[in-house]
Amino acid sequence: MNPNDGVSGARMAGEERRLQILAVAVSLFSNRGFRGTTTKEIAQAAGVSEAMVFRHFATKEELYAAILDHKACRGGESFEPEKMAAEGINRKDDRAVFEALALGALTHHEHDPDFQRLLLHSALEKHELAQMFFDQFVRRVYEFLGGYIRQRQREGAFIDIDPAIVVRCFIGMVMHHSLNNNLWDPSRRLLNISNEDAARHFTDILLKGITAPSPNSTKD
Amino acid sequence: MNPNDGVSGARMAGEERRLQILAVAVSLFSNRGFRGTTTKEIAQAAGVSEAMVFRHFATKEELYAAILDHKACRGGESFEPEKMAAEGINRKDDRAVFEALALGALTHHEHDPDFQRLLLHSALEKHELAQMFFDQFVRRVYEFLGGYIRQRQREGAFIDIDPAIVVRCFIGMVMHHSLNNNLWDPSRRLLNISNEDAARHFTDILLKGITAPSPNSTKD
DNA sequence: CGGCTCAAAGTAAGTACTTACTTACCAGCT
DNA sequence: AGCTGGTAAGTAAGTACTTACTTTGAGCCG
Repeated sequence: MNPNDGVSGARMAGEERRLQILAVAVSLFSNRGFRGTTTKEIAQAAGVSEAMVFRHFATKEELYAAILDHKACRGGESFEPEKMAAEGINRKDDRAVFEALALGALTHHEHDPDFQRLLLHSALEKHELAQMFFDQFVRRVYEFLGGYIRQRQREGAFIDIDPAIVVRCFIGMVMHHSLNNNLWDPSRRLLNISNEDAARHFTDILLKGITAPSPNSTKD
Repeated sequence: MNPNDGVSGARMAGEERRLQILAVAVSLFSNRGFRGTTTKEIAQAAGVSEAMVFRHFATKEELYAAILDHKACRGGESFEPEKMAAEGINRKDDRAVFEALALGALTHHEHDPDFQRLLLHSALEKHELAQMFFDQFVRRVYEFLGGYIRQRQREGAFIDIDPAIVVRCFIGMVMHHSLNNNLWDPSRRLLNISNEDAARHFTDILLKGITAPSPNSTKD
């Protein structure tokens, strides 16, 4: 499906070339960071001269920004947590809510490991765009999921605890698992389970951990 | 030509200067990564000329390796999980075991935030020393804590589940919380709690999530 | 169809500056 | 003297970014 991301002299239309350079740069930046990637390397990987990179992106910074922007905002299926959990919420099925979110995040990270690396690099290098992503996306998840938890607490389903703590626990399990899978232990030596199993176990433990002791025990 | 002007620092003994350069480099590398930190910056921060850096460390790589080595192996109080949990294990107090580990890790990361950043940078840059640390330290925690969980399962205290999953959940909560505190949300806008409270809540949720239903309750 | 135009796609070879690392030389001790 | 802590001033190889130039191909005209 990839036409050719390398040594072809084929002439491309402007927008096509722009997207190709962007795609190539994603992989390089995610593997070596901003400072660790040279414009020369990007050009070579795209099969064009350095000058072409600078025709499409005024500066290296602008290319980097375009990537983060592209990935975070309109990056294909951009992981909508609200949609993912909607079905479970309608059915008041806590397990479905958390499991769908966990599985969604895990498979998303598995299919696009570059994204997590890109974000980490960018956060470590204190790039403002990482902060922007965090402020926009992560805050949204905390508010959305926290709101759901608060509602279920009012209904007496969950124990009394700051919903933000529960969200942090849950996101912690999921993100840490992804981080292990594609950064620290890619060969899965410490733990090798499918995303489905992981999502199910994380959900099981969390829900069991925050479910209120019901006066008349009814299990579904 | 005045050879005695400028802010020439006090003359130091060799080993003393070496340690000072190392300390200064830790802070720079942890903030800007390996490629993002120049030897000139390190020298300036240490108050000596670049040549002095290269007298103590043959290459920039060697300096970096010395840092990771220093931090990971004999870095002051190097966080011994076995010791930390020993008291709880003797008392068969699950809560004490997990809470001590969580609090230990959280305060360790709080007092030495450079370490986590250094490790992340090093893992992203695929430095072999990060892998070494992971293989040695993290594997040890999985084996140690996993062994404890397995034992408590045999005693009927915990539900039947792969101990590695439980360890991953627990470490996930703790590490993700640290990562939030010193990388993504240092101003604690999403969640602002003390390390003690965090450790307690993480432990509560995890233990509640994996505790076996006591046999004297209603059978099903 | 062939030949012409002209902007866009493309390049080779710079520029000004930074980088890791070196060399040659001081100065203050015992 | 001789050894040690220290420096100023290099060097060769990058670095991001530019300039001045060449190639390509679609569209229009006869």
